[in-house]
Amino acid sequence: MNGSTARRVTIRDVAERAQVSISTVSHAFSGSRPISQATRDRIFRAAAELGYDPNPSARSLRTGRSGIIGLILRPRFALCGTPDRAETFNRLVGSVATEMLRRKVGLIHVPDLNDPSVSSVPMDGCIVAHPYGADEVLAELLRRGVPVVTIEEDPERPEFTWTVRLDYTTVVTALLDHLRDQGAGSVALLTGSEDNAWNRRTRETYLAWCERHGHAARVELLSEGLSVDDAAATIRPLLASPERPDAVVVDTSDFAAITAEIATTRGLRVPEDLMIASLTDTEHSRSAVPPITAMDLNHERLAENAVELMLSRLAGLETPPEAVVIAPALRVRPSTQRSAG
Amino acid sequence: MNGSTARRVTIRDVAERAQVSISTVSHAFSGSRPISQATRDRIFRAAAELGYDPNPSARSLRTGRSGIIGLILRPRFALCGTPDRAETFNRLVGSVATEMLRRKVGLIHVPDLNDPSVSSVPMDGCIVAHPYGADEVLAELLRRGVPVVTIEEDPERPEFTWTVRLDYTTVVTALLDHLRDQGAGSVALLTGSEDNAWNRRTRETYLAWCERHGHAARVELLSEGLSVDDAAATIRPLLASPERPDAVVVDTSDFAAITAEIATTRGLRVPEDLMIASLTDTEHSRSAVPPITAMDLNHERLAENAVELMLSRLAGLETPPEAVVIAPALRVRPSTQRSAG
DNA sequence: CTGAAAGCGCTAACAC
DNA sequence: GTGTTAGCGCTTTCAG
Repeated sequence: MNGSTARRVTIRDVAERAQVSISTVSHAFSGSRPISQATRDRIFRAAAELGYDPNPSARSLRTGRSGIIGLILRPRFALCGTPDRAETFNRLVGSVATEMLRRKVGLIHVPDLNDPSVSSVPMDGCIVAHPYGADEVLAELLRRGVPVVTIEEDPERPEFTWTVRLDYTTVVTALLDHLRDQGAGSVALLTGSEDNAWNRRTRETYLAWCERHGHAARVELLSEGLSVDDAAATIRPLLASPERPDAVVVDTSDFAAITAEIATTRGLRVPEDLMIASLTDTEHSRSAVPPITAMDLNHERLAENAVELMLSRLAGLETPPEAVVIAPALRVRPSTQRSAG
Repeated sequence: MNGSTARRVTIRDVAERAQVSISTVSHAFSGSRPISQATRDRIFRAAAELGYDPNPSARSLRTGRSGIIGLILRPRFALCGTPDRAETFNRLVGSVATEMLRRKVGLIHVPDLNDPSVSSVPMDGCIVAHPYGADEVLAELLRRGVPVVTIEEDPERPEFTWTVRLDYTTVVTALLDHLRDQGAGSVALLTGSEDNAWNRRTRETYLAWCERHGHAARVELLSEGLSVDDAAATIRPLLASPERPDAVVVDTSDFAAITAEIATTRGLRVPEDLMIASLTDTEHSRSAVPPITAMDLNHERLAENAVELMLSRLAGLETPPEAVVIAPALRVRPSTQRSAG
């Protein structure tokens, strides 16, 4: 019943059964040359009877293409991380998978590019999500000549335009302006430790904004790898200090939610005494009390555009002059709305 | 700079440069036979200098293994569906991907098994999630001799034990008992249209429970493919009817949330006049007003166990006598808590 | 319209 | 400890 001992059926078996040569079988399947109706029928019948399905490795070896696109998610805290990171990971992976399935292209999660003990995977191209500055995996792929498209740019590779990137400047500026409109006197930034576009661009934008407005910048590090408790330990003194800011922008949504909790515990009202915003939008920000204003990275559109770009690239599109730019969305919620509005 | 015209470097190039035969290079990489230190050094240096990386298709063709595991998610509404379906899809895909990455095995999303225009993928085994009754994709994979593990059983294949399944009976019974404890007089079930274990088992359990308690069963169909508006159109008459139930179990969380909304609009208090529970747990159930009691399918543990089972299977484990059983979790929330407790 | 045959890059006998 | 060689199953010239 279980055909575990049965040899796989090959093109040769089909040829034999249909009384033709293997090349005819091959052409019948690929349609790459005219075959008489009678022959073609015999071949398809034989194939169906035998349950033939072509060996993808043999085909790839021969043609040099696999029809499969790889996906590498760079942030090291994406796995085994906190709930915020898991949700973000799921959403990006899910979005890319959805888009690939819709287009009927194989998607493969690349396990570990540089571990020689891990078998490498046959891919025609690779999407690298959220690369670091001077990302080494990206560099290795380029060195190997793999066609790459990145989701967010490697900040050290501005010349690499096979990229879908986010326009952080506009959104973060809008957020800071919004906080000021709502009466924020001093805005602190709790930024992540990962050296990627997300952290770099948002921090740069914050610093530029501070300078433009003669606002004293206050940046604290809050690593994405911290546990919620550790994060709390960093946040508490900030809120206890006499020079406590009256608005904080926290990198990840779960730490933002913790901030709201801590504030409430200390008797600080949100948003009246402390406004809180986060640079990632997940259930933590949406269902915090009060709900927290957040920047949504728009993974679905990032994924769509990255897949589209990759397919164009594989189809022969020339190197584009500029990266594709996507706007993150700013979701304004009660945590930053002092006035009704 | 971009090596797009450069020929890929093969084992032959490395052999030539290191002044050894290609088999020696092969063995040096696989470690499958002793190589003198000097030779091995020369080989690795040559490989590094040339930037050699082995061709996975050639290797798979030769060895018959690819080191890649496939994933097929069966529910047709998993894609392009409503938010509940998207979140569920993301969570399952994310969980499987996370687990595979942790184990450093390649994971591939299989695009479309039966579309001949889609190139088939090299996989050593395949995980099929949420198969239908007498699932045809599952059947096709088995016919091809692909080692399969399913997440949830195909209800028409009780003999197939390479499965991680959910113990719905216990949890759904507990839910119904809970509703009765909270004073439910009549409980209706709004069940999905997909013919899979989730819908079958939960419905069976409901019917058995009704019979056991002399409770008039009331089952309505609410297809997972419905838009939220269409679902609302099905739900409204139910709540308007004079024989309106005072508790409903709704298959998906977003439709449960809609039910809560409709009830509130009609002046029904939840849970006092109407208790609501759902058989899927997502943000919709958690952040509905009031929060909705839900069964959590525990995708993370399903994924973990399925991957584990697949790796054991590929490592030669004998056919297990029984499926692995996981408990879904019952998350009791205010939507079904009339008394404080 | 069809067949013969080379060879994609690698592994694993089998020799020495 | 190392080399030679026969394929894995397929696509694709090149001949007819």
